[in-house]
Parts: sequence; structure tokens; C-alpha cells
Amino acid sequence: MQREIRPLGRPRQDHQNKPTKTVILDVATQLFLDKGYQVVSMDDVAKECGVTKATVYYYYKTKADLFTDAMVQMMLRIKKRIFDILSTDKPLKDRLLEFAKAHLEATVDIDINGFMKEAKTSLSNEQLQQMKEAEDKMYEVLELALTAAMEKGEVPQGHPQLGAHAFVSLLTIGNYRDAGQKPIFPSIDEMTEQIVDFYWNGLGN
Amino acid sequence: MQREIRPLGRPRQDHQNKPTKTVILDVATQLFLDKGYQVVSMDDVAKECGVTKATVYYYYKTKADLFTDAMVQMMLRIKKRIFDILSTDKPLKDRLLEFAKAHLEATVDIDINGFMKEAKTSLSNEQLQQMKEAEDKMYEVLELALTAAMEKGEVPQGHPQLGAHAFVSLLTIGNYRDAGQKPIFPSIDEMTEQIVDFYWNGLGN
Amino acid sequence: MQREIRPLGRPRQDHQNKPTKTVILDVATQLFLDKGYQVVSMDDVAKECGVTKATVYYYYKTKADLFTDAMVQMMLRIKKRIFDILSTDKPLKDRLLEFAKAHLEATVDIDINGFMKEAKTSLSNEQLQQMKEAEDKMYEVLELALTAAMEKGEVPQGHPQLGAHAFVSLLTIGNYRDAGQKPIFPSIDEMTEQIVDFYWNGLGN
Amino acid sequence: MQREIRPLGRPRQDHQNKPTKTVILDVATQLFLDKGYQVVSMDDVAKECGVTKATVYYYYKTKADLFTDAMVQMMLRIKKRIFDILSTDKPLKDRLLEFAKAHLEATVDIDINGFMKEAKTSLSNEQLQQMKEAEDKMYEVLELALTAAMEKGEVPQGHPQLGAHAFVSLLTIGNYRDAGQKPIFPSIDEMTEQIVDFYWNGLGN
DNA sequence: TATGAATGAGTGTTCATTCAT
DNA sequence: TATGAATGAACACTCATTCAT
Repeated sequence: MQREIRPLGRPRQDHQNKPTKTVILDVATQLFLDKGYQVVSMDDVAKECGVTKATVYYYYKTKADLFTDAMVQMMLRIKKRIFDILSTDKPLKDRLLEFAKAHLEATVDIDINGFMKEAKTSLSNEQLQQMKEAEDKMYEVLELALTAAMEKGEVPQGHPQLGAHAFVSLLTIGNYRDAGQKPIFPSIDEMTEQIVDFYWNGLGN
Repeated sequence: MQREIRPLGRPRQDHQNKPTKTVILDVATQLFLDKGYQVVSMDDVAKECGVTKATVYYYYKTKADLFTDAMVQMMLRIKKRIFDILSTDKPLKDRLLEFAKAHLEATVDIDINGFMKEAKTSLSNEQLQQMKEAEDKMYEVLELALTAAMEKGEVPQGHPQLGAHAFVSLLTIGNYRDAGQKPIFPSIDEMTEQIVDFYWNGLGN
Repeated sequence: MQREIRPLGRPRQDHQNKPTKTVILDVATQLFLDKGYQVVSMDDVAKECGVTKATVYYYYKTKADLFTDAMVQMMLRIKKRIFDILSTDKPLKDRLLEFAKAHLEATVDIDINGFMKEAKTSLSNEQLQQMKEAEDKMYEVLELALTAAMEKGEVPQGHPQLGAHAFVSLLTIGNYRDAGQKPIFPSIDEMTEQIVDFYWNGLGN
Repeated sequence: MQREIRPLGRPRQDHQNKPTKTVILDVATQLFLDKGYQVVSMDDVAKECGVTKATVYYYYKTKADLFTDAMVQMMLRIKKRIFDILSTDKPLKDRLLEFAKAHLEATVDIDINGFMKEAKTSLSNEQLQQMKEAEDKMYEVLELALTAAMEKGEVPQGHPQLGAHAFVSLLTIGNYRDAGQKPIFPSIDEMTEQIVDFYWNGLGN
């Protein structure tokens, strides 16, 4: 009697209940984050979703459309996450720590710069615009939190937009691995603390 | 009498004198920096060099080889540039300003993170290793300068590796353009000053 | 107050009242005449009708069926038009002029030869047969008129079938445009007259 | 012992000696004439040539390019054939008979109208222009012969361009097959004679 | 040292068609 | 009567790579 064949590799998710379009978007987002726009083929997306390529095209007219949608949704999700964490009334530094930790814990390295670059060579102007707008909104919530903290005197007066970008760029340090695959700090906690400390100093505290 | 016809677009460089292999490497570097690994085809490289694809393959066994070589050379060049600038005995902050300005003035955005990511999905382990080593060497010269400054008391004691990565990551802020194509600061000088100030504070000064 | 937004391009017809099947057939005929069998997709037809592709398939089992039906209907319509015009008791040449003018005034170039060729490579034998029969009936009414005229002595004795085909083939001259987009004759009236004159001579008059 | 395997269907031509590009062009011409632009795939061409699709693309950048080249070459060939036949100093009617017979004997039906229509929806403007120019040149040689004959008084004065188009369009009658696959005339000789007679009358003789 | 020719394996995209509802 | 979802098979086109010369 033949037992069930266990397929190799990560078992295809069940995606239970979720409407196909959502499944596609989620899977695509994951793949694009993992490997970048060019490397992921529509077939890859389809296979990972357990549907055919034609089905993917039923929901997204082009690969660029799918990518744009995936990236925009992702950035909106991050924006919301930033917003939720920064909206509490704990001291700003605690909130930054909390967000940084959450971000660094996420396995995928969200290399927004890199995505914007791929976008620049592969998307239509309109799509690029959509991505930029989502990106900007992401930075805006950070800026707002910084502006508020500056007004409250919690942080020295300064350039909030610079502050927002500095924070995000410093977080990318967490993705670094040296030739021996080692990150700069052995634990995420220490990484978080050191980066946020550096940042906090940078703001002029 | 018909004058010389001026072809459209960027005129194909003459590449005079330089040995073919060097021409190929230089051209490839430029193209990879501009558009990324995946987007540049071996044909693109060949055409831009004024040779045939087969010639490119005569010098580089695979595209991945060419990319690895190009990236490694580039990082060694940057390392040298950092080294040269940081080796002078001006105050550290002045040296940082000088390097930052030089870097921000270069038109191409040298998105090392992005290149490492493309490398991860497309190169052999050995090639990846080569790139990582070149990357590490780049950071090392920065670390050394920081360590020296810390020992001299020019800068508070701290984590030099973090310092090195923080500097490089903050420089990426210069590449940002918002939805209206505007950078954060109107001039490179102001950008440089503000970023280095932020960084300087971050170091604990 | 915002007025109704006028969509771009040819306004989607309302197709009011007409039963869906008729709408589909009419729209399909128009599209096939305009662009040919291969180039028109079932989606094109559906969109232009304001229904879904599945609806088109509800009424026509295959694209080839739809095409066959469209072409047959069209040829029957032409046959009727020929019949109506040729049935009057004006002199034959006047009737020919009238029909030629009506035909040349229709914007679409009804390239029956071309349609028969597309049919040959894409339709089932049965469908091809249907089209040929409709085509033949079209020529027959012309033949009948010619035969009658020959019997009446209005035209020299000759080969009526040849006469019919010659007339139709000469009419295609009207579709010709040279490299500068110019037709052979500047006005439809002159075109008509010259073609019919040539034809009339050809018949032996 | 296994004997040579006889492949099914028409044996792949040997194309001996001919350079690949010529083979491709010849095969493509044949296929396009047989089935039309849309129906023939680049794979079809490649397979029939015994090469891979990539090889076809090595010589022709796009399918439209290949089609354009094929059609232009074909029309130039026809032009030459017309020229050669019409250049002799036999009476015009004899020359017309000779050309008509040669044309009607060729198995493929050269439906220039149909090709121009496919071209209109599928080629770039430049390509269309090339085709139109070749088409025009084809008609021109006919026109020249007619003009000369009119000047010599061999044929009544008339509109030579109309005469050229009328001749070509009347020749298409030879392609007609009725629902029972029968042509209008049982033999090519009779077909030729009758068509040329009709034409000769049409010219006003 | 350099190249022209050739290819295998994709890649994004389209489309006629089916089917459950 | 009408449709939304899904698909298989194709299609135009690309590209890294090889090889004989």
C-alpha cells in the first residue's frame, strides 16, 4: 500500500479560504521581498500559489502591476505598523526601540532602496509614482512622530525628514552579514539597542 | 558634401589604448552600477564596448564572473578612496565630510546592499565570498579610522564596526527622491553637512 | 457640477432592444471586417458588446462558429443588396454603376478573397462549406443578371460566371492606396465610372 | 537491425549550400504565402528550416521584420518577372497572355490585397511603407508597358494605372474555387485566355 | 585574440475554451 | 440567460552560453 507522497521542500501553503487574488498578492510579496523583481518569474508566483500563470494574469494585467501592488501594499502595512507603534504615549525612545525590534525580527530584509531601483528600470511612470507615494507616506508617519516629539521638547529641534530617513537607513545595518555570515551584533536585542542608541544620539540628545 | 553623421545617444567611448579586458570590466562596472545585475545583458556589455559577445566570453567565463570581478574592483577602488581620504591627519570630522561629499557627488547611486542581494540569488558561493570579502575590507578601513580616533580620544569610545556601517548606511539618504523627484536637501553641500552632523552626534559627540 | 464624462474613442454602442445574440453577431461582423479573423479575439468581441466572454460562448460554441455565421450573414446581406439593385429595370450599366458606387462608398474594405483564405486555414470543412455556399449565392445573383442581359441582347453573349467574378474583383481596385495613401482616382464617383467603364468594355460592348 | 527511420510528412528540404539567412527567408515566404502572417509562427518557420527559433531571431529581429522582408523580396521578384516577360517585343496581348499563364500556373495564390491588410494591422509604419513601395514598383512596370503600348497605338489611349490594377485584380479570379472545389474554367489555358480576352476588351480594344 | 553562428531554456503575455453557479 | 474564475497551449522574444574558425 502506497503511503502519501511527501513532497520535498516547503509544503505548499494551504491558503485556506483566502480569495485567490489575495493569495497571489501575498505570495508575490513574499517572493519579491526574498529575491527581487527580476529574479521572480510569473511562473514562480503561480507555482507557489498552486495556480497557473494564466490565473495570475487573470488578476494582474502585467508583472509590473503585480509588483507595484505588492510593494505598495507592503509599504502601507509597514506604515500602519509604524503608526500603531508610534501612536502610543510611551516615551519616544521606547517606541523607537519597539518598532526597531519588530522590524529587525522580521526575517526578510526589506530593502526599500533596492526595490525603488528595480522599479526605476522596470515600471511605468505611473507605477513608479504609486510606489513613491506609498514610500513617502511611510516616511511621513515617522516624521510626524518626530515633529511631535520635537514640539514636546522630548527631542531637540531638528530636521524631521532627515530623522525619518536616518532611522530607516540605520535599520538596514541589521541585514548585514560578514564573509563568515555573522551579523554585527550577536543578538537582535543588542542590535536593536545599539542602533537605537546611535540614532538617539544622532538626533542630538 | 556630407559631414560625419553623429549617432544619437551617448557616444560610444573610444576606449583607446586600454586593453580589451579592461575596457570590458570598466564598461560592465558602469552598466551594473547603473541598472543592476539582472537587467544588464552580456550583449549590452559587448555592444557598449564595441566588441562581440563572444569576445566578452573570451575574457570572462560567465556573466556572474564578470559581475563579481566588476563589483570587487569597484569596492576595492572605494576602499582605496576611503583610505586615501581618511589617511590625512585632518580632524576626523573634516575627513568624514570630505569623503561624504565626494561620495554624494558621484552620480551613480552605489547601492551596495542591493548588489549584495542580487549576488545572493545569482552568484556561486565562491563568488559571493569574494564580494563579501571586498565589502568587508571596505568597511575595515573605516573601522580602523574610527578605532584610531577613539584611541586618540577624538571621538568617544564606541563600537567601531557599528560606526562604519552607520556611516555608509546614512550616506544612502542622499539617493532618496520623493514623489516629486526632490531630494531631502536642496544642495549636496547641505546634504553632506547635515548627514555628517547627524552621524557625528550618533557617535556620541 | 460635473457633467457626464465622455469616454474616449468610439462610443460603445447602446445596442438597445436588439437581442444579445444579434448584438454579438453584428459587433463581430464589424470587427472581423475591420481587422480579420485572427486579429480579433473573443474578448474584443465581448468587450465591444458590453458582455463577458462567457456570454459570447453561450451563443456561439467556438470562435470559428461565430466567424462563419458573421461571414455568411454578411454575404447574404450583400447578395440581397445586389439583388435589390439589379432587380430594377433600368439599363444594366446604370444598375452596375449604382451597385459599384454603393459598394465603393462603404468604408470597410470587404476583402472576400482574404476572408476565404483565413477561413481555409482556420475553419472546419463544414464551416468552410457554409461560407463557400454563401459566397457562391452572392455571385449567382450577379450571374443571373448578366445572363438575363445577355439574353435580352443588352450585352454580348459571354461567360456570365466570369463576368460576375470580374466585376467583383475589379471593385477591389477601389481599396488600393499607394505609398502616399492616395487611391487611384481622387473621387469615388470617378473611380466608379472608370471601373464600370472598363468592366463594360470587358464584357465586349 | 533497425532500418533508417523514415520521418512522416514532407521531408525537410535539404537547403543545400544556401546560407541560413536565405533558407529562412525562402521558407518564411513560402509559409506566409500559404497561410498568412498571423497563422505562421516563428516556431513554424524555424522547424521548417531545421533550425531553432533563436536562429531565426539571429537573422531577423522581429516576426514583422521577417514578414516585411519576405513580402518585399517576393514583390520584387514578381516585378522582375513582369519586367522580363513584358520587355520582349512580341505584341502586347501575347506578352500579357504569357505573364498571366505563368502567374496562374504558380500554385500559391498571391493575394497581395490580403497581405497588405494583414500588414496594416501588424507592421510598423516604416515596414508598411517598405511593402507599399515594393507593391507600387510592381504595378509601375505594368503601367510602363501599357503606356508604351498606348503610345505605339497598340492599345487605345486610357488610364495606365487603372489598367495595371485591373490586370492584377482580374488574375485573382484564377484562385476562386466554388463549393465543390471547382475553378471557373477547367484548364489553366482556358482560364488564361478568357481572362486576358476580358481584360483586352476592357482596355477598349 | 576575436568572432559569427547557433541554441536550449526560459520569460512575459495572450487567448480560445470550460465550468460551476 | 449570463458570468467570474480558471486553465492549457501557444506565442513572440531574450539571453547566457558554446564552438568552430
